[in-house]
Amino acid sequence: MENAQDHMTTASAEGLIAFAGVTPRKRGARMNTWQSVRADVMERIRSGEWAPGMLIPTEHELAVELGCARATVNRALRELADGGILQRRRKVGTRVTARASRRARLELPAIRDEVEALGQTLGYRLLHLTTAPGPAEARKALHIIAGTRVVQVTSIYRADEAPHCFEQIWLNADALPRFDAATFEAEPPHEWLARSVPVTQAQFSILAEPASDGAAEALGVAPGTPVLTIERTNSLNQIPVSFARQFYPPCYRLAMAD
Amino acid sequence: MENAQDHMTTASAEGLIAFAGVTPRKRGARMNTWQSVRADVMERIRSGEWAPGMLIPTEHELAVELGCARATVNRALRELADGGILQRRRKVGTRVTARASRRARLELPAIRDEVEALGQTLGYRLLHLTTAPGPAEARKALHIIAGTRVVQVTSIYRADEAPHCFEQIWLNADALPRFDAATFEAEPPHEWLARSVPVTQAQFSILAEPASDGAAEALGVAPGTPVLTIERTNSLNQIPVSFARQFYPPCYRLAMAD
DNA sequence: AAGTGGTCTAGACCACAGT
DNA sequence: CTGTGGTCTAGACCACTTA
Repeated sequence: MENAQDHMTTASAEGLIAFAGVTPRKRGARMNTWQSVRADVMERIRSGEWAPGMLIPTEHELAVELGCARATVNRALRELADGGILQRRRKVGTRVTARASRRARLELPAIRDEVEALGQTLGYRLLHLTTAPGPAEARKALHIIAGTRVVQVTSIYRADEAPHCFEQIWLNADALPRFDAATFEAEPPHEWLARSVPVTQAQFSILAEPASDGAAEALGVAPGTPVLTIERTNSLNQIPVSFARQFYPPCYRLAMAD
Repeated sequence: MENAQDHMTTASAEGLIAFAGVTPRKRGARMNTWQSVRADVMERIRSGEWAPGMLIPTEHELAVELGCARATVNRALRELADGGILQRRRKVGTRVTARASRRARLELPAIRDEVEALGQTLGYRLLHLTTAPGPAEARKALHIIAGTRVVQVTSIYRADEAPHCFEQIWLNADALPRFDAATFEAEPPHEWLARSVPVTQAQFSILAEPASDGAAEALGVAPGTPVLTIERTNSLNQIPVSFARQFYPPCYRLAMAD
């Protein structure tokens, strides 16, 4: 017996029951963590004990059965519902999802992190900077009205000299700190943006497109080659401050699990 | 926009009757919910009070300042860290993320849900079923070894008669319940899969590709047209049971926010 | 050794939605 | 009405990391 009684402050009856039955804290024994509850639930789903579409026991029932607090069960079931494994409704209960839908967490890393995580060196070069208001898509994303100053920045990112990403970004100059061409010769727009303003909301869109002439040249592929496009709108306090289109060559993949 | 007296509840809890203090339910008053704490933190980040890269107060300090339990603060900060807004490390503290990275939740709905959510009618047709072991990619994803029975199912989904998605799926027949051609004439493979086995893990990959001849014909586009490809591997208890490639025409977008 | 986040608990009240 | 999930609280212990 190690630490004899650490629960003296709480009800001693609880402590006795714990010793006799559940043994909450043994050497290699399993504790009642929310992860263990989640694993237990997953196991019952996997084994078929709880089939797709079926109603599972209530939080209270599970807490009693597993000998843990309802809050712990709640945490576990909430995580599973977050991932689309379960569906929860008040008064009704918790159901095993019968659909093939999933909610996966997608990492949209900064390009620098993405490249350096592979042990490669990021190369960045500013290709073009102009005050053109941009295409209709960019104007719409930025809620541009007449007179708004918009700056378009075009640049290329390389991973160990190989083209990695071609980026066009439109910045709402009226809603951002001062910047000029020298700013983006020294630093990628998104890094400057992250340092300069606390972006509070981001929207993303992913699609497949044929490479434009400019993108094709920068990426070293033939015009019309399929490229993966990630559109990103950054907002600050409901006001869009930047709209970016990032183009990745065909070898690029966005991967995620569960 | 806020009025000056937010802390009446905590003040009265100390001075007046327990009833009024413990239940601060006033008409328009807001309680200390974890959402309100999250909003408060976001507001301070947005206002620049807490700049990117900066260390914010500890959970305990925030709990005291906001007059709520530390668990409530923890929930709020955990949600923000989940979204990539904050970074937390034990003993060090909580920092405002200075990078442009974000973690967004991507919904990969079942095709039926996706189409019907737009008020359209889903059309499904089985195009082809064969026992071919499939390309190297599929064999690798399914961990195929010699002798494993693999069935390839090719099908087309339509939304109100317009081609919506061309799908190729390879099924590990040795790890699944019995099925045959009639099974998938009646029901899309993923719906049958979701009904039949409790898929416990899914992996996704998103890329842009030129449409193959088969995909182009089914989708009604020219061969070589860029298509958005979503690859999905479903696993049951660590064993891959299906590998699917879904091809979407150029108009298709995956959208997400936050 | 000490400080910070991570989690568990037991109890309580509330919000919502079927009955 | 009743039952279910959603959340808050106060306290406690634990895990990890830095000093």
